[in-house]
Amino acid sequence: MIRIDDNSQVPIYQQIIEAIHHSILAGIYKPDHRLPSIRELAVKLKVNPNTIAKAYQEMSNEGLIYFKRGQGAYVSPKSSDELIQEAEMQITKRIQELVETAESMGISNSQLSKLFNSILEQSHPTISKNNQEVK
Amino acid sequence: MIRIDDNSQVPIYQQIIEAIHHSILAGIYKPDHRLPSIRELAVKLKVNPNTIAKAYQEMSNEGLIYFKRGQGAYVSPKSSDELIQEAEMQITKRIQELVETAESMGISNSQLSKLFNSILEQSHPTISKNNQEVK
Amino acid sequence: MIRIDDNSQVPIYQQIIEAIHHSILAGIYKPDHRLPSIRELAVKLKVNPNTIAKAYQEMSNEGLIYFKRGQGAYVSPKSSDELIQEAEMQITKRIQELVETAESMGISNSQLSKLFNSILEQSHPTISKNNQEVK
Amino acid sequence: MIRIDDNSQVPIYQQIIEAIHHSILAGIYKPDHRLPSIRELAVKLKVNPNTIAKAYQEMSNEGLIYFKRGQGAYVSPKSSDELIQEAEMQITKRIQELVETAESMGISNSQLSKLFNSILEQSHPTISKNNQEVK
DNA sequence: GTGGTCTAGACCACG
DNA sequence: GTGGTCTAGACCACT
Repeated sequence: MIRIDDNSQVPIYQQIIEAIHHSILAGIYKPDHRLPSIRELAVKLKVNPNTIAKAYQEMSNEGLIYFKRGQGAYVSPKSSDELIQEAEMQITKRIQELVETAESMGISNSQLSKLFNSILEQSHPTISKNNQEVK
Repeated sequence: MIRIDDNSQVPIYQQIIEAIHHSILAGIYKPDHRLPSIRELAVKLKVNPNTIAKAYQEMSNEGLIYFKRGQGAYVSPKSSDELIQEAEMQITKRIQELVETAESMGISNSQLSKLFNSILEQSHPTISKNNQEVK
Repeated sequence: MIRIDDNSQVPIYQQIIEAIHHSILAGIYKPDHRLPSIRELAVKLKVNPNTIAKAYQEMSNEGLIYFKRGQGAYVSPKSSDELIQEAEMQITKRIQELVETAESMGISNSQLSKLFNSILEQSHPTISKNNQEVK
Repeated sequence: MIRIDDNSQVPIYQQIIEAIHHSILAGIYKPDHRLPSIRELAVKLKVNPNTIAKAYQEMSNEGLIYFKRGQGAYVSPKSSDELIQEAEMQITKRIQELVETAESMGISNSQLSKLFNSILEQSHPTISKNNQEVK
């Protein structure tokens, strides 16, 4: 389920966090669902257990998961709304950085907007079930 | 002119590269313009000369600047077109990453687009004024 | 395996690059083979780790080797053909320089050719023997 | 008469040495001929006088020229034969290095020979008067 | 353990 | 004065 890209710039533990984060948002991991054990996942992903441990620890610090002593890690009963809100904040921050960078490089807002829209269109326009919900 | 953020995750030498890169793109440093000497800049930015040297060396490798023995570093007479093209490629790459991240977080393209446009509108509405100044 | 000449004009990090480059070309280091760690090699060659790091970094920039985070440096799976082609280009460049230098010194092409051939003949006549060994 | 390449890897003072060396071999500068003064040459070549001084100093150390106090630099009455012999020794050394490098890169002697001859043929086959001398 | 960044300070060649 | 190389030693993130 989780794919690790060894050659990516992104640290492995980050890739794991993102993947689990994603799974929670997608509803694959529900609140109070038990996560795979560190060793189990380490074997499956062919990764050092320390790396998994670090990913779990960080998620625990963020309140995304919690540990039961001797029993493993569980998904926090955080509302999806909260998660979505956090995700939006992160994305917002990255967009702001992007706009600043473009500006300092002498790329105008209109150019940036053009680039952005063309890339957005290229990106798989497949629409998931959730997005087809009637509002 | 160059500001170093000591607490940033971005390495100091990278911050310097970006700052100079941007200065060149913005036309502040013209082709064959002499850059501040390594020691000079080191003192000014309160950074070790080795760190500046690393930044300059990397820019030299990229062909952004060139050295004259015993005389210092100079801006390459690379055509602005080339630099702009590079800048666009970099921005394009970052937008693609952004889109991917948003996707993996379960943020739909339409939401992302909305966020992007609202941030773009907020960004420095002063610029248009300045450009409208009568000389 | 790598010998450093402290008195050479050639920088230590360059000597290291050349030695490894040659080892790869000679097939001693195969693609995806792990290189000695920076610290390890530093101790072995009695050189500062920074110097080794600089050599590795440069080879990485050239695409000759690649790093796995936290795991070390590995030989790039660049095709041997590419490497051989590069080697020929380098040698070609050096021959051209040689010819130019000889010219500017007033040494005629025929003289140069004579010198070259006599040196070539002297060079290790043992090799042919070895290649003729019956296995 | 002397051309300086600012962008060359070769130090300027070396370029000057080579040029004068060449002039002497070509018979343009005869023994006990007076060389241009340091300042004069510096102005003509648009080079720092220190650089000219270094070139002259080095040639003096090699016995190629000699100084008369207060009068300037003069070509040594060294026989051309000696100069030619020195030139050959230098070239010989460089050829030996070339052969070693090629070898360590896995380029066979026959390949090297082929490369060498093809480059030699390409190099301006113009033959000067001196080379047309009857032996 | 791995490499990456940074500082401090030294010596060198070049102009 | 300029940049280039090197050492010594520190702290960091990642596996």
